[in-house]
Amino acid sequence: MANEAGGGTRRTRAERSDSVRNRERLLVAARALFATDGLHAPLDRIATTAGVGPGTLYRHFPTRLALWEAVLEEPLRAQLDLVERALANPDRWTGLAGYLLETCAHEAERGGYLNLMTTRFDGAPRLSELRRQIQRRIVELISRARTEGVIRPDFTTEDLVFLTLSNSRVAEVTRDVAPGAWRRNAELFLDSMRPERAHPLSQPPLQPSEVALTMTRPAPRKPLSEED
Amino acid sequence: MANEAGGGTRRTRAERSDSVRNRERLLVAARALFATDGLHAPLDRIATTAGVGPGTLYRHFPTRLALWEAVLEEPLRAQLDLVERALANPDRWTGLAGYLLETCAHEAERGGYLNLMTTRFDGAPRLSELRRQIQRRIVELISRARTEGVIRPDFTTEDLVFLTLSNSRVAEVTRDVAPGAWRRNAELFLDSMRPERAHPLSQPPLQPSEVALTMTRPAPRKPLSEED
DNA sequence: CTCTTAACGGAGGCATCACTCCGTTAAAGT
DNA sequence: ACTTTAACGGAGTGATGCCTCCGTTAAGAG
Repeated sequence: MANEAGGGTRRTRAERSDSVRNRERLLVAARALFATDGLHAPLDRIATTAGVGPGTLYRHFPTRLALWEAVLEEPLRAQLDLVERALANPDRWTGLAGYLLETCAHEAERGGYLNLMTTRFDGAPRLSELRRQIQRRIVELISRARTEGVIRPDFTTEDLVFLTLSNSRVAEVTRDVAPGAWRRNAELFLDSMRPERAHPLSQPPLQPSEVALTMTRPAPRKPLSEED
Repeated sequence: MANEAGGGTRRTRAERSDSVRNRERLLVAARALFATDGLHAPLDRIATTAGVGPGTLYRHFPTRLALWEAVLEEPLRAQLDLVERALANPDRWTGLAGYLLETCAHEAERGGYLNLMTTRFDGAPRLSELRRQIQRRIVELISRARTEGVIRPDFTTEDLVFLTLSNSRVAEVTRDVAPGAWRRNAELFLDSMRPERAHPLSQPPLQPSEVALTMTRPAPRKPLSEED
């Protein structure tokens, strides 16, 4: 009640214009460098690119995670949108297949954001919550497709995540040379999901506890490689 | 004629025992650290692990590439063996499927050696030559399987390499939690290769020039990730 | 226009890693 | 045992990246 915007005993000072501007610049720079150089792009370089000193970066985003939180929320929401639209599709197969391809496309574009779905964001509750929501929808997506028989009965949610994860490596390797090459690979994956082609799998699906661990592994140190 | 072992005007000095011993120690340490920490494990740490000074390491292996050359030859030969054995198998499908699974197993074990087949080794002619040999056999393996109709007709050599590449990511992510989980993924891949009821692929195979570029990308900077 | 103060930014400390130089050690030949 | 000399190893240099401290600047309020 006290100290609210404009109503307290002590007025909250308005945010300084340069502060707002710098924050925005930092986010732009971070988005760019995360995409090209990965989620561990040098912070000093992000600051330089934004045209501010390192001190300013750390004032706005005390940790790398804070910066991730600010930058990654949008792509995660986009991902959530993707699942929602897949769920809305009455044709289960088309919905699911479209989801896989679009997710792969999503990751192929933003090379640096690779594997958002399997990256741990401890200390970034908003991101963690988003990831949880997305995963819930994927479970739904798979279970519906399975009950309607458009995918093989032994196919699980984790299998799907692993397929997108798998494809991200191909996207990573081919992005400079043949930017669309991942699609062919992903379409092969689609055929591996179909019920009429299924052969028994020797390996049982992961235990729930294993899934939890695997899906929340720490963020990769250096997802992309450069010259040698 | 002159200066040969024992026959020249000036005798070639025999190799010092400590030199041989240290070289061996360095190789042991390098093998271990490459496997656990990736092909870019700190050289100083390799030296320390081997119980020698950094100077000694650089004397034996002036560049990181020289160390790779010494360490990676054996696994590449093993890989060559794998293809040979697959080719020797009269049952084309079993041979090919076995090759895929064993290759994936191979990469899953030696996490640090990931994607030997798509890593460039400029300046290491022996490794490059080995890789070329392996690739030639794979082409043979695929073409035989295709003409005998045990795989889909639109499946190419690069598709196979990309599948193993894909799976390596899964192996990487699951190795600590569920070391065998990659196999399920790889078996899904097998189903995507089968000829029956294959669905058309929208993307044409890579151009030979694109293949060459993709298959010889620089070695990854930090293949593995640790705590965060 | 003046004052207050938050925001700025960069110099610099610390850690890691690649790589070298050189005084010391000890292996091998006599 | 003595000599020669290759091999040793670690201190040291430079580069990179993380992060902080603090003197300076300028935004916003009055």
